[in-house]
Amino acid sequence: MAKDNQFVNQIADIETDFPRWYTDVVTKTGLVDYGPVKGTMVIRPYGYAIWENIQKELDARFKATGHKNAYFPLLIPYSFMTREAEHVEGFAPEVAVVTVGGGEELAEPLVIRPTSETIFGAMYSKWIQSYRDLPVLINQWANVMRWEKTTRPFLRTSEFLWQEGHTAHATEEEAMEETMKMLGVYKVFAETCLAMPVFTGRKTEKEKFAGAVATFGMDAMMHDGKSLQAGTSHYLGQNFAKAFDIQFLDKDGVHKYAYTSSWGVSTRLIGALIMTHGDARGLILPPVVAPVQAIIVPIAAKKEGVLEATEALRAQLCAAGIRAETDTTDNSPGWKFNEWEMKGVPLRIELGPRDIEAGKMTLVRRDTHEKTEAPLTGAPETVQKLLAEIQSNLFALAKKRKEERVVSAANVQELLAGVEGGNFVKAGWCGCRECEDAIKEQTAASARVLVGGEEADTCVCCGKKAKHVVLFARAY
RNA sequence: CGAGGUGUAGCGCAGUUUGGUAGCGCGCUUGGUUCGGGACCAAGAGGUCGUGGGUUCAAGUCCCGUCACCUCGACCA
Repeated sequence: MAKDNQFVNQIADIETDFPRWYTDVVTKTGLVDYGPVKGTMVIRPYGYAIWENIQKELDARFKATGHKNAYFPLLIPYSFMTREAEHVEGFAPEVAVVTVGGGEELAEPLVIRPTSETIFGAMYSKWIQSYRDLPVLINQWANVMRWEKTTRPFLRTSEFLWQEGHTAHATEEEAMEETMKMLGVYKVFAETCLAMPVFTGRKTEKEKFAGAVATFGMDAMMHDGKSLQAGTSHYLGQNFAKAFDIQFLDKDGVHKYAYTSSWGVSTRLIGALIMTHGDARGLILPPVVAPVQAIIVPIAAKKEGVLEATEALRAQLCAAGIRAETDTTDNSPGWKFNEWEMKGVPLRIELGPRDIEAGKMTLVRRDTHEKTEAPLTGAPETVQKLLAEIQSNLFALAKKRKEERVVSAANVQELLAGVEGGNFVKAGWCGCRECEDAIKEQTAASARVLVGGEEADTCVCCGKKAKHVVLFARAY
Protein backbone atom coordinates (compact mmCIF):
# COMPACT_ATOMS: atom_id res chain seq x y z
CA MET A 1 0.00 0.00 0.00
CA ALA A 2 0.95 3.58 -0.45
CA LYS A 3 2.60 5.12 2.56
CA ASP A 4 -0.10 7.72 2.66
CA ASN A 5 -2.33 9.67 0.36
CA GLN A 6 -0.25 12.79 0.35
CA PHE A 7 1.31 12.12 -3.02
CA VAL A 8 -1.43 10.05 -4.56
CA ASN A 9 -3.72 13.03 -4.65
CA GLN A 10 -1.64 15.58 -6.43
CA ILE A 11 -4.83 16.84 -7.98
CA ALA A 12 -7.75 18.62 -6.39
CA ASP A 13 -10.83 16.66 -5.42
CA ILE A 14 -13.05 16.16 -8.44
CA GLU A 15 -16.33 16.31 -6.53
CA THR A 16 -15.75 19.38 -4.40
CA ASP A 17 -13.46 21.48 -6.55
CA PHE A 18 -14.01 20.56 -10.17
CA PRO A 19 -12.50 23.71 -11.76
CA ARG A 20 -9.32 23.21 -9.81
CA TRP A 21 -9.32 19.48 -10.62
CA TYR A 22 -9.48 20.43 -14.27
CA THR A 23 -6.57 22.86 -14.25
CA ASP A 24 -4.51 20.50 -12.09
CA VAL A 25 -5.13 17.63 -14.46
CA VAL A 26 -4.31 19.47 -17.68
CA THR A 27 -1.07 20.91 -16.34
CA LYS A 28 0.17 18.04 -14.17
CA THR A 29 -0.34 15.32 -16.73
CA GLY A 30 1.79 17.11 -19.29
CA LEU A 31 -1.00 18.10 -21.66
CA VAL A 32 -0.34 21.84 -21.56
CA ASP A 33 1.60 24.57 -19.89
CA TYR A 34 0.73 28.22 -19.62
CA GLY A 35 2.33 30.39 -22.28
CA PRO A 36 4.32 33.51 -21.46
CA VAL A 37 1.58 35.68 -22.95
CA LYS A 38 -1.51 35.78 -20.79
CA GLY A 39 -4.33 33.61 -22.05
CA THR A 40 -2.16 31.49 -24.29
CA MET A 41 -1.31 27.85 -23.76
CA VAL A 42 1.55 25.70 -24.86
CA ILE A 43 0.21 22.36 -26.01
CA ARG A 44 2.85 19.83 -25.02
CA PRO A 45 3.47 16.62 -26.96
CA TYR A 46 1.14 14.51 -24.87
CA GLY A 47 -1.71 16.97 -25.38
CA TYR A 48 -0.93 17.58 -29.02
CA ALA A 49 -1.04 13.86 -29.73
CA ILE A 50 -4.70 13.87 -28.71
CA TRP A 51 -5.31 16.71 -31.15
CA GLU A 52 -3.53 14.78 -33.90
CA ASN A 53 -5.78 11.79 -33.30
CA ILE A 54 -8.85 14.03 -33.39
CA GLN A 55 -7.60 15.60 -36.62
CA LYS A 56 -7.00 12.25 -38.21
CA GLU A 57 -10.49 10.98 -37.41
CA LEU A 58 -12.28 14.16 -38.40
CA ASP A 59 -10.27 14.70 -41.53
CA ALA A 60 -11.19 11.27 -42.81
CA ARG A 61 -14.86 12.12 -42.25
CA PHE A 62 -14.53 15.44 -44.03
CA LYS A 63 -12.89 13.82 -47.02
CA ALA A 64 -15.58 11.16 -47.06
CA THR A 65 -18.21 13.88 -47.38
CA GLY A 66 -16.45 15.49 -50.32
CA HIS A 67 -14.46 18.24 -48.65
CA LYS A 68 -10.93 19.34 -49.49
CA ASN A 69 -8.37 20.99 -47.25
CA ALA A 70 -6.78 24.35 -48.05
CA TYR A 71 -5.03 27.12 -46.18
CA PHE A 72 -6.00 30.78 -45.95
CA PRO A 73 -3.91 33.63 -44.49
CA LEU A 74 -3.70 34.54 -40.82
CA LEU A 75 -3.93 38.27 -41.51
CA ILE A 76 -7.15 39.81 -42.75
CA PRO A 77 -7.65 43.44 -43.80
CA TYR A 78 -9.63 45.22 -41.11
CA SER A 79 -12.12 46.43 -43.70
CA PHE A 80 -13.17 42.83 -44.42
CA MET A 81 -14.44 42.51 -40.89
CA THR A 82 -16.72 45.49 -41.25
CA ARG A 83 -18.52 44.35 -44.38
CA GLU A 84 -21.04 42.20 -42.59
CA ALA A 85 -22.70 44.32 -39.90
CA GLU A 86 -23.50 41.64 -37.31
CA HIS A 87 -20.17 39.98 -37.85
CA VAL A 88 -18.11 43.05 -37.00
CA GLU A 89 -20.29 43.84 -34.03
CA GLY A 90 -19.80 40.33 -32.68
CA PHE A 91 -16.09 40.04 -33.24
CA ALA A 92 -14.67 43.57 -33.04
CA PRO A 93 -14.36 43.52 -29.23
CA GLU A 94 -12.14 40.47 -29.30
CA VAL A 95 -9.86 40.85 -32.29
CA ALA A 96 -6.14 41.46 -32.08
CA VAL A 97 -5.08 44.10 -34.56
CA VAL A 98 -1.71 44.52 -36.26
CA THR A 99 -0.92 48.17 -36.92
CA VAL A 100 2.81 48.10 -37.55
CA GLY A 101 4.74 46.08 -40.11
CA GLY A 102 8.37 46.36 -41.04
CA GLY A 103 8.75 49.16 -38.55
CA GLU A 104 6.16 51.33 -40.27
CA GLU A 105 2.58 52.18 -39.45
CA LEU A 106 0.32 50.27 -41.85
CA ALA A 107 -2.05 52.17 -44.13
CA GLU A 108 -4.80 49.72 -43.17
CA PRO A 109 -4.71 47.76 -39.93
CA LEU A 110 -4.86 43.98 -40.16
CA VAL A 111 -6.73 41.69 -37.85
CA ILE A 112 -5.40 38.35 -36.76
CA ARG A 113 -8.25 36.08 -37.82
CA PRO A 114 -10.78 35.34 -35.12
CA THR A 115 -12.53 33.20 -37.77
CA SER A 116 -12.23 33.18 -41.54
CA GLU A 117 -15.67 33.73 -43.06
CA THR A 118 -14.54 37.09 -44.43
CA ILE A 119 -11.40 35.99 -46.18
CA PHE A 120 -13.10 32.86 -47.51
CA GLY A 121 -15.86 35.13 -48.74
CA ALA A 122 -13.40 37.40 -50.53
CA MET A 123 -11.75 34.47 -52.28
CA TYR A 124 -14.98 32.65 -53.09
CA SER A 125 -16.13 35.84 -54.78
CA LYS A 126 -13.21 35.47 -57.21
CA TRP A 127 -13.48 31.72 -57.63
CA ILE A 128 -17.18 31.36 -58.19
CA GLN A 129 -18.64 32.50 -61.53
CA SER A 130 -21.07 29.82 -62.58
CA TYR A 131 -23.43 27.30 -61.05
CA ARG A 132 -20.93 24.80 -62.44
CA ASP A 133 -18.40 26.03 -59.86
CA LEU A 134 -20.71 25.05 -57.03
CA PRO A 135 -20.69 23.66 -54.49
CA VAL A 136 -17.32 24.72 -53.06
CA LEU A 137 -16.50 22.55 -50.08
CA ILE A 138 -13.30 23.62 -48.33
CA ASN A 139 -11.95 23.03 -44.87
CA GLN A 140 -8.88 24.43 -43.20
CA TRP A 141 -6.93 23.42 -40.12
CA ALA A 142 -5.66 26.59 -38.55
CA ASN A 143 -5.14 28.71 -35.50
CA VAL A 144 -7.33 31.66 -34.64
CA MET A 145 -7.08 34.40 -32.06
CA ARG A 146 -9.76 35.91 -29.90
CA TRP A 147 -8.77 38.30 -27.15
CA GLU A 148 -10.76 36.73 -24.34
CA LYS A 149 -10.99 38.35 -20.96
CA THR A 150 -10.84 35.23 -18.86
CA THR A 151 -9.20 32.08 -20.08
CA ARG A 152 -8.78 28.44 -19.17
CA PRO A 153 -6.60 25.86 -20.93
CA PHE A 154 -8.41 24.26 -23.90
CA LEU A 155 -11.80 25.68 -22.92
CA ARG A 156 -11.03 29.29 -23.65
CA THR A 157 -7.65 30.59 -24.71
CA SER A 158 -6.65 33.65 -26.69
CA GLU A 159 -5.25 31.48 -29.42
CA PHE A 160 -6.64 28.10 -30.27
CA LEU A 161 -6.36 25.46 -32.95
CA TRP A 162 -9.38 24.45 -34.87
CA GLN A 163 -10.83 23.32 -38.11
CA GLU A 164 -13.17 25.58 -40.02
CA GLY A 165 -15.19 24.40 -42.99
CA HIS A 166 -16.53 27.00 -45.40
CA THR A 167 -18.89 26.01 -48.16
CA ALA A 168 -20.82 27.77 -50.89
CA HIS A 169 -23.92 26.41 -52.60
CA ALA A 170 -26.37 27.34 -55.32
CA THR A 171 -29.49 26.94 -53.22
CA GLU A 172 -30.74 27.52 -49.75
CA GLU A 173 -31.75 23.87 -49.41
CA GLU A 174 -28.32 22.64 -50.33
CA ALA A 175 -26.56 25.00 -47.93
CA MET A 176 -28.92 24.03 -45.13
CA GLU A 177 -28.42 20.37 -45.90
CA GLU A 178 -24.65 20.87 -45.65
CA THR A 179 -25.05 22.68 -42.33
CA MET A 180 -27.04 19.81 -40.88
CA LYS A 181 -24.85 17.14 -42.44
CA MET A 182 -21.73 18.51 -40.79
CA LEU A 183 -23.47 18.84 -37.45
CA GLY A 184 -24.26 15.16 -37.85
CA VAL A 185 -20.64 14.37 -38.67
CA TYR A 186 -19.60 16.11 -35.45
CA LYS A 187 -22.16 14.24 -33.43
CA VAL A 188 -21.11 10.84 -34.73
CA PHE A 189 -17.47 11.73 -34.25
CA ALA A 190 -18.06 12.89 -30.67
CA GLU A 191 -19.97 9.75 -29.79
CA THR A 192 -17.80 7.16 -31.47
CA CYS A 193 -14.32 8.66 -31.10
CA LEU A 194 -14.57 10.78 -27.99
CA ALA A 195 -17.15 8.51 -26.34
CA MET A 196 -18.95 11.75 -25.57
CA PRO A 197 -22.72 11.91 -25.97
CA VAL A 198 -23.96 15.31 -27.11
CA PHE A 199 -27.10 17.37 -27.41
CA THR A 200 -27.52 18.89 -30.83
CA GLY A 201 -29.95 21.48 -32.01
CA ARG A 202 -30.54 25.01 -33.12
CA LYS A 203 -29.18 27.85 -31.04
CA THR A 204 -31.22 30.85 -30.00
CA GLU A 205 -30.68 34.29 -31.58
CA LYS A 206 -28.70 35.30 -28.50
CA GLU A 207 -26.34 32.37 -28.85
CA LYS A 208 -26.13 32.53 -32.62
CA PHE A 209 -22.89 33.12 -34.52
CA ALA A 210 -22.41 36.77 -35.46
CA GLY A 211 -23.47 37.01 -39.08
CA ALA A 212 -25.29 33.69 -39.39
CA VAL A 213 -28.92 33.16 -40.29
CA ALA A 214 -29.03 30.15 -38.00
CA THR A 215 -26.51 28.41 -35.77
CA PHE A 216 -26.69 24.77 -34.78
CA GLY A 217 -24.60 23.52 -31.94
CA MET A 218 -23.46 20.44 -30.16
CA ASP A 219 -23.28 20.70 -26.41
CA ALA A 220 -21.88 18.12 -24.05
CA MET A 221 -22.55 17.56 -20.36
CA MET A 222 -19.48 17.84 -18.20
CA HIS A 223 -18.78 15.95 -15.00
CA ASP A 224 -20.17 18.75 -12.84
CA GLY A 225 -23.39 19.06 -14.83
CA LYS A 226 -22.36 22.16 -16.71
CA SER A 227 -22.54 22.36 -20.46
CA LEU A 228 -19.77 22.91 -22.94
CA GLN A 229 -20.39 23.95 -26.51
CA ALA A 230 -18.25 21.47 -28.37
CA GLY A 231 -18.96 22.32 -31.98
CA THR A 232 -21.05 24.55 -34.18
CA SER A 233 -22.43 24.54 -37.70
CA HIS A 234 -23.80 27.73 -39.19
CA TYR A 235 -26.20 28.36 -41.99
CA LEU A 236 -25.10 31.75 -43.27
CA GLY A 237 -27.78 32.25 -45.90
CA GLN A 238 -26.72 34.97 -48.33
CA ASN A 239 -25.34 37.27 -45.63
CA PHE A 240 -21.68 36.75 -46.45
CA ALA A 241 -22.38 36.23 -50.15
CA LYS A 242 -23.88 39.70 -50.28
CA ALA A 243 -21.15 41.25 -48.14
CA PHE A 244 -18.41 39.75 -50.33
CA ASP A 245 -20.26 39.61 -53.60
CA ILE A 246 -20.24 35.86 -54.12
CA GLN A 247 -22.41 35.68 -57.24
CA PHE A 248 -22.83 33.02 -59.85
CA LEU A 249 -24.66 32.79 -63.13
CA ASP A 250 -27.34 30.17 -62.68
CA LYS A 251 -28.79 27.74 -65.24
CA ASP A 252 -31.59 30.19 -65.93
CA GLY A 253 -29.12 32.90 -66.94
CA VAL A 254 -29.70 34.98 -63.81
CA HIS A 255 -26.94 36.21 -61.50
CA LYS A 256 -27.62 34.97 -57.98
CA TYR A 257 -25.92 35.20 -54.62
CA ALA A 258 -24.60 31.91 -53.29
CA TYR A 259 -25.71 30.42 -50.00
CA THR A 260 -22.88 29.63 -47.59
CA SER A 261 -22.25 27.60 -44.49
CA SER A 262 -19.44 27.33 -42.00
CA TRP A 263 -18.73 24.84 -39.26
CA GLY A 264 -15.95 24.24 -36.77
CA VAL A 265 -14.60 22.36 -33.82
CA SER A 266 -11.54 23.32 -31.84
CA THR A 267 -8.99 22.13 -29.31
CA ARG A 268 -11.79 22.78 -26.87
CA LEU A 269 -12.82 19.21 -27.69
CA ILE A 270 -9.82 18.10 -25.65
CA GLY A 271 -11.18 20.02 -22.69
CA ALA A 272 -14.56 18.45 -23.28
CA LEU A 273 -13.01 14.98 -23.29
CA ILE A 274 -11.24 15.60 -20.02
CA MET A 275 -14.29 17.04 -18.29
CA THR A 276 -16.49 14.22 -19.55
CA HIS A 277 -14.44 11.20 -18.56
CA GLY A 278 -12.13 12.17 -15.72
CA ASP A 279 -12.30 10.74 -12.22
CA ALA A 280 -10.64 11.21 -8.84
CA ARG A 281 -7.39 9.74 -10.11
CA GLY A 282 -7.16 12.04 -13.09
CA LEU A 283 -7.75 11.68 -16.78
CA ILE A 284 -9.47 8.85 -18.56
CA LEU A 285 -8.86 8.99 -22.29
CA PRO A 286 -11.00 7.03 -24.74
CA PRO A 287 -8.78 4.54 -26.61
CA VAL A 288 -9.58 5.98 -30.06
CA VAL A 289 -7.87 9.29 -29.26
CA ALA A 290 -5.52 8.33 -26.42
CA PRO A 291 -1.87 9.11 -27.30
CA VAL A 292 -0.85 5.97 -25.44
CA GLN A 293 -3.43 3.21 -25.53
CA ALA A 294 -1.49 0.65 -23.51
CA ILE A 295 1.34 1.32 -21.11
CA ILE A 296 3.59 -1.60 -20.29
CA VAL A 297 5.08 -1.51 -16.81
CA PRO A 298 7.96 -3.89 -16.22
CA ILE A 299 8.12 -5.31 -12.70
CA ALA A 300 11.57 -6.01 -11.26
CA ALA A 301 13.05 -4.68 -14.46
CA LYS A 302 16.59 -5.62 -13.51
CA LYS A 303 15.76 -9.29 -13.27
CA GLU A 304 16.87 -11.28 -16.24
CA GLY A 305 14.53 -11.37 -19.19
CA VAL A 306 12.04 -8.80 -17.97
CA LEU A 307 13.03 -5.92 -20.23
CA GLU A 308 13.42 -8.27 -23.16
CA ALA A 309 9.91 -9.56 -22.57
CA THR A 310 8.36 -6.10 -22.27
CA GLU A 311 10.13 -4.93 -25.40
CA ALA A 312 8.96 -7.99 -27.33
CA LEU A 313 5.40 -7.37 -26.19
CA ARG A 314 5.57 -3.67 -27.07
CA ALA A 315 6.89 -4.42 -30.55
CA GLN A 316 4.17 -6.97 -31.09
CA LEU A 317 1.42 -4.59 -30.01
CA CYS A 318 2.80 -1.70 -32.06
CA ALA A 319 3.04 -3.93 -35.10
CA ALA A 320 -0.67 -4.60 -34.70
CA GLY A 321 -1.35 -0.85 -34.76
CA ILE A 322 -1.78 -0.39 -31.03
CA ARG A 323 -0.19 2.71 -29.52
CA ALA A 324 1.83 0.95 -26.83
CA GLU A 325 4.75 2.22 -24.77
CA THR A 326 6.94 0.78 -22.07
CA ASP A 327 7.81 2.75 -18.95
CA THR A 328 11.49 1.97 -18.48
CA THR A 329 12.20 4.70 -15.96
CA ASP A 330 13.56 3.54 -12.62
CA ASN A 331 10.58 4.77 -10.68
CA SER A 332 8.90 2.18 -8.51
CA PRO A 333 6.00 0.27 -10.06
CA GLY A 334 3.50 1.92 -7.73
CA TRP A 335 4.66 5.31 -8.85
CA LYS A 336 4.25 4.34 -12.47
CA PHE A 337 0.77 2.94 -11.89
CA ASN A 338 -0.41 6.19 -10.39
CA GLU A 339 1.33 8.35 -12.92
CA TRP A 340 -0.14 6.60 -15.94
CA GLU A 341 -3.55 6.43 -14.36
CA MET A 342 -3.44 10.17 -13.85
CA LYS A 343 -2.43 10.55 -17.48
CA GLY A 344 -5.49 8.62 -18.53
CA VAL A 345 -3.95 5.68 -20.38
CA PRO A 346 -6.85 3.28 -20.93
CA LEU A 347 -4.98 0.05 -20.36
CA ARG A 348 -2.00 -0.91 -18.23
CA ILE A 349 -0.06 -4.08 -18.82
CA GLU A 350 2.12 -5.31 -15.98
CA LEU A 351 4.82 -7.75 -16.89
CA GLY A 352 7.07 -9.26 -14.23
CA PRO A 353 9.01 -12.46 -13.57
CA ARG A 354 5.90 -14.24 -12.33
CA ASP A 355 3.96 -13.42 -15.50
CA ILE A 356 6.81 -14.29 -17.79
CA GLU A 357 7.29 -17.65 -16.16
CA ALA A 358 3.58 -18.38 -16.58
CA GLY A 359 3.49 -16.98 -20.12
CA LYS A 360 0.97 -14.37 -19.06
CA MET A 361 0.47 -10.66 -18.70
CA THR A 362 -1.52 -8.72 -16.12
CA LEU A 363 -4.03 -6.25 -17.52
CA VAL A 364 -5.61 -3.38 -15.62
CA ARG A 365 -8.39 -1.27 -17.10
CA ARG A 366 -8.37 2.44 -16.37
CA ASP A 367 -12.14 2.79 -16.47
CA THR A 368 -13.14 -0.01 -14.09
CA HIS A 369 -9.77 -0.70 -12.38
CA GLU A 370 -10.51 -4.34 -13.15
CA LYS A 371 -7.40 -6.53 -13.05
CA THR A 372 -7.21 -9.63 -15.21
CA GLU A 373 -4.60 -11.98 -16.54
CA ALA A 374 -4.26 -13.12 -20.13
CA PRO A 375 -1.84 -15.32 -22.05
CA LEU A 376 0.99 -13.56 -23.86
CA THR A 377 0.12 -15.48 -26.98
CA GLY A 378 -2.46 -13.57 -28.89
CA ALA A 379 -1.73 -10.41 -26.91
CA PRO A 380 -2.63 -7.94 -29.71
CA GLU A 381 -6.09 -9.43 -30.16
CA THR A 382 -6.71 -9.45 -26.41
CA VAL A 383 -5.63 -5.84 -26.11
CA GLN A 384 -7.65 -4.69 -29.12
CA LYS A 385 -10.73 -6.31 -27.70
CA LEU A 386 -10.23 -4.75 -24.28
CA LEU A 387 -9.63 -1.32 -25.77
CA ALA A 388 -12.85 -1.58 -27.74
CA GLU A 389 -14.70 -2.57 -24.57
CA ILE A 390 -13.24 0.37 -22.69
CA GLN A 391 -14.26 2.72 -25.49
CA SER A 392 -17.86 1.54 -25.46
CA ASN A 393 -18.03 1.42 -21.68
CA LEU A 394 -16.89 5.04 -21.44
CA PHE A 395 -19.59 6.04 -23.87
CA ALA A 396 -22.21 4.04 -22.00
CA LEU A 397 -21.27 5.63 -18.69
CA ALA A 398 -21.35 9.13 -20.10
CA LYS A 399 -24.60 8.48 -21.87
CA LYS A 400 -26.20 7.14 -18.73
CA ARG A 401 -25.21 10.26 -16.84
CA LYS A 402 -26.40 12.47 -19.65
CA GLU A 403 -29.81 10.83 -19.62
CA GLU A 404 -30.18 10.79 -15.86
CA ARG A 405 -29.37 14.41 -15.47
CA VAL A 406 -31.94 16.04 -17.70
CA VAL A 407 -34.94 17.30 -15.75
CA SER A 408 -37.99 19.36 -16.65
CA ALA A 409 -39.10 22.65 -15.17
CA ALA A 410 -42.42 24.45 -15.21
CA ASN A 411 -41.18 27.70 -13.69
CA VAL A 412 -37.97 29.60 -13.02
CA GLN A 413 -37.67 28.26 -9.45
CA GLU A 414 -37.68 24.70 -10.73
CA LEU A 415 -35.24 25.63 -13.43
CA LEU A 416 -32.90 27.13 -10.82
CA ALA A 417 -33.21 24.07 -8.59
CA GLY A 418 -32.48 21.87 -11.58
CA VAL A 419 -29.28 23.58 -12.68
CA GLU A 420 -28.11 23.94 -9.08
CA GLY A 421 -28.46 20.20 -8.75
CA GLY A 422 -26.06 19.82 -11.68
CA ASN A 423 -28.70 19.07 -14.27
CA PHE A 424 -29.70 20.20 -17.72
CA VAL A 425 -33.22 21.52 -17.66
CA LYS A 426 -35.82 21.14 -20.35
CA ALA A 427 -38.43 23.87 -20.37
CA GLY A 428 -40.86 25.75 -22.55
CA TRP A 429 -39.90 29.16 -23.86
CA CYS A 430 -41.96 31.87 -25.51
CA GLY A 431 -39.08 32.84 -27.80
CA CYS A 432 -38.50 36.38 -26.58
CA ARG A 433 -35.12 37.78 -25.67
CA GLU A 434 -36.42 39.34 -22.45
CA CYS A 435 -37.29 35.94 -21.00
CA GLU A 436 -34.00 34.43 -22.12
CA ASP A 437 -32.09 37.25 -20.41
CA ALA A 438 -34.24 37.05 -17.29
CA ILE A 439 -33.56 33.33 -17.00
CA LYS A 440 -29.83 33.92 -17.34
CA GLU A 441 -30.01 36.65 -14.73
CA GLN A 442 -31.91 34.54 -12.20
CA THR A 443 -30.38 31.11 -12.71
CA ALA A 444 -27.04 31.69 -14.47
CA ALA A 445 -28.27 29.17 -17.03
CA SER A 446 -28.39 29.81 -20.74
CA ALA A 447 -30.30 28.24 -23.57
CA ARG A 448 -28.05 25.52 -24.96
CA VAL A 449 -30.14 24.16 -27.80
CA LEU A 450 -33.71 24.23 -29.00
CA VAL A 451 -35.07 20.73 -28.65
CA GLY A 452 -36.62 19.54 -31.87
CA GLY A 453 -39.76 17.46 -32.11
CA GLU A 454 -41.14 18.36 -28.70
CA GLU A 455 -43.78 20.85 -27.62
CA ALA A 456 -44.47 22.70 -24.41
CA ASP A 457 -47.53 24.62 -23.26
CA THR A 458 -46.14 27.63 -21.48
CA CYS A 459 -42.93 29.63 -21.19
CA VAL A 460 -40.98 28.79 -18.05
CA CYS A 461 -40.40 32.48 -17.47
CA CYS A 462 -43.42 34.58 -18.48
CA GLY A 463 -46.09 31.88 -18.61
CA LYS A 464 -47.25 32.87 -22.07
CA LYS A 465 -47.62 30.34 -24.83
CA ALA A 466 -44.37 28.48 -25.50
CA LYS A 467 -42.86 28.40 -28.97
CA HIS A 468 -39.98 26.08 -28.25
CA VAL A 469 -38.72 23.47 -25.89
CA VAL A 470 -35.30 24.59 -24.75
CA LEU A 471 -32.50 22.77 -23.01
CA PHE A 472 -31.09 25.12 -20.39
CA ALA A 473 -27.83 24.64 -18.52
CA ARG A 474 -25.03 26.54 -16.95
CA ALA A 475 -22.22 26.65 -19.42
CA TYR A 476 -18.46 26.97 -19.60
C1' C B 1 -13.79 47.12 -15.92
C1' G B 2 -16.68 45.82 -10.62
C1' A B 3 -15.81 42.55 -6.01
C1' G B 4 -12.48 39.31 -3.31
C1' G B 5 -7.71 36.74 -2.87
C1' U B 6 -2.47 35.38 -3.65
C1' G B 7 2.86 36.61 -4.81
C1' U B 8 8.95 33.32 -0.29
C1' A B 9 13.80 27.36 -4.26
C1' G B 10 11.29 23.79 -10.23
C1' C B 11 6.22 22.61 -7.61
C1' G B 12 3.23 23.00 -3.03
C1' C B 13 3.57 25.81 1.30
C1' A B 14 5.17 27.79 6.58
C1' G B 15 7.24 32.16 8.48
C1' U B 16 4.24 38.36 8.44
C1' U B 17 -0.16 39.30 14.09
C1' U B 18 4.65 40.74 18.07
C1' G B 19 10.92 43.42 12.83
C1' G B 20 16.59 40.27 14.88
C1' U B 21 21.29 34.49 10.70
C1' A B 22 15.96 32.05 4.82
C1' G B 23 12.68 27.31 6.56
C1' C B 24 9.65 22.56 5.49
C1' G B 25 7.70 18.68 2.08
C1' C B 26 8.04 16.98 -2.81
C1' G B 27 11.10 17.27 -6.97
C1' C B 28 16.36 17.60 -8.75
C1' U B 29 22.02 15.71 -8.58
C1' U B 30 25.63 11.68 -7.04
C1' G B 31 26.48 6.71 -5.01
C1' G B 32 24.32 2.24 -3.18
C1' U B 33 20.30 -1.15 -1.91
C1' U B 34 15.32 -1.93 -4.07
C1' C B 35 10.97 -3.05 -7.51
C1' G B 36 3.33 -7.04 -8.11
C1' G B 37 0.02 0.15 -5.78
C1' G B 38 3.51 6.63 -5.19
C1' A B 39 10.61 2.31 -1.76
C1' C B 40 14.99 3.20 1.47
C1' C B 41 19.98 4.96 3.14
C1' A B 42 23.84 8.55 2.63
C1' A B 43 25.91 12.95 0.65
C1' G B 44 24.71 17.42 -2.24
C1' A B 45 22.89 21.64 -5.44
C1' G B 46 19.24 25.32 -5.53
C1' G B 47 16.23 31.74 -2.92
C1' U B 48 18.07 39.77 -5.09
C1' C B 49 11.18 36.72 -0.22
C1' G B 50 6.90 39.99 -7.42
C1' U B 51 8.74 45.03 -7.88
C1' G B 52 9.97 50.55 -6.60
C1' G B 53 10.36 53.75 -2.64
C1' G B 54 9.95 54.89 2.74
C1' U B 55 10.44 54.01 8.34
C1' U B 56 14.43 51.56 11.36
C1' C B 57 20.75 50.10 14.21
C1' A B 58 18.05 46.07 11.63
C1' A B 59 12.44 44.66 6.94
C1' G B 60 10.06 38.37 4.06
C1' U B 61 7.62 40.85 8.40
C1' C B 62 5.65 47.82 9.30
C1' C B 63 4.01 52.19 5.70
C1' C B 64 3.05 54.13 0.56
C1' G B 65 3.10 53.09 -4.60
C1' U B 66 3.20 49.65 -8.55
C1' C B 67 3.07 45.00 -11.40
C1' A B 68 1.58 40.04 -12.15
C1' C B 69 -1.51 35.98 -11.39
C1' C B 70 -6.04 33.38 -9.41
C1' U B 71 -11.48 33.14 -8.17
C1' C B 72 -16.43 35.29 -8.95
C1' G B 73 -19.29 38.71 -12.30
C1' A B 74 -19.94 41.21 -17.81
C1' C B 75 -18.04 38.75 -23.09
C1' C B 76 -17.15 34.18 -25.73
C1' A B 77 -15.52 27.94 -29.73
